[in-house]
Amino acid sequence: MSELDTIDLAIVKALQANGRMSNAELSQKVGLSASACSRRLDILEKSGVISGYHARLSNKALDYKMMAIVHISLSGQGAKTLSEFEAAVKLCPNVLVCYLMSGDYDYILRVAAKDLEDYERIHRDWLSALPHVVKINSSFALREVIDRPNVGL
Amino acid sequence: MSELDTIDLAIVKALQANGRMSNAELSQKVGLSASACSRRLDILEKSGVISGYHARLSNKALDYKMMAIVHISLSGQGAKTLSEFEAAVKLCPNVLVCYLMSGDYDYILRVAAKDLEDYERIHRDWLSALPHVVKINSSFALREVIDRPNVGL
DNA sequence: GAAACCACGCAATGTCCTTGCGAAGATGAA
DNA sequence: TTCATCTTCGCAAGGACATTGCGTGGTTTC
Repeated sequence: MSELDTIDLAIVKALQANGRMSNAELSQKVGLSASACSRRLDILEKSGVISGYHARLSNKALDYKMMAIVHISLSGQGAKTLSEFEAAVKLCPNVLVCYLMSGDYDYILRVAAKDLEDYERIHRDWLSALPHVVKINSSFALREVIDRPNVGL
Repeated sequence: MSELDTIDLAIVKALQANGRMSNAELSQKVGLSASACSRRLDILEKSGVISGYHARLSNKALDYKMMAIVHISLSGQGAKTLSEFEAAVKLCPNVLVCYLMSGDYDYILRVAAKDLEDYERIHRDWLSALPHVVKINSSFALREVIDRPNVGL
């Protein structure tokens, strides 16, 4: 992708707010004809600027009331150690986010659970079973203040 | 919403993977007629199980190459202190996630930045300016291992 | 057992999406 | 400057899609 102009940004911004907006509404909002808008969107998708669309589910409605932040330290930082850990953590459906980090610990995870009992199960069956882990530190979110899908443009 | 049956779950799951899927494709995927599928989706949206749809932007394409995890401690935990901090942090567009936490620190933030210089600006102009902050600890993500929008169903 | 209820499929209608086409403006070389 | 080329636009048409009303069948309730 060469560069995003004002209209591209408007398209991206609108679909960030409402990813299921019709092309007709979108084109009107950004001040283009439907055909021109459709073609631009096609380019934005194919070039990877927009990498997908996702329904946002209410965690409450789905009974996921707990969010845990987990700091994990491994026994080493060799490439094999890291890749084995990562392959394993990817299999756990409750892990929403996992980053390899600089600093005091190796990985940080964001884990969704239905309740404390559910988290205990996840901790026992998944987190404790991850390879090369030497330390797990779980903190629980008391309240969600912000949860944006993307950076505000 | 009373309860989600198998078909509702299939709808939600499909739209989680592709939020812009047409109703025609969706109905075929879950084994319903288009009309029945449209009516179910309408209920799922109005009842709040699906709270929205969002385009997923490639941070790389938008030049957000850095992700920071920031732990913040406040000078106190009074209601006024917390709400003033939260009102201020909500204004920073680079903060993707903010949780009030139990444990060693008060808040955890996930902050997107274009590069180190950009992060330095965010830290100076936004984070340091947040009220009641006594300690800021920034760690940087070396690699994204997982970033799911929702719990895997 | 009858009535009420619920979710379904079918069909129709109005809307929407996409593609081809020609025009307008920008860019660059002779 | 002038001409060729390239890009992006709007319009129009054809096919796909979404939604609504309606009738049916199965289930619950009294």
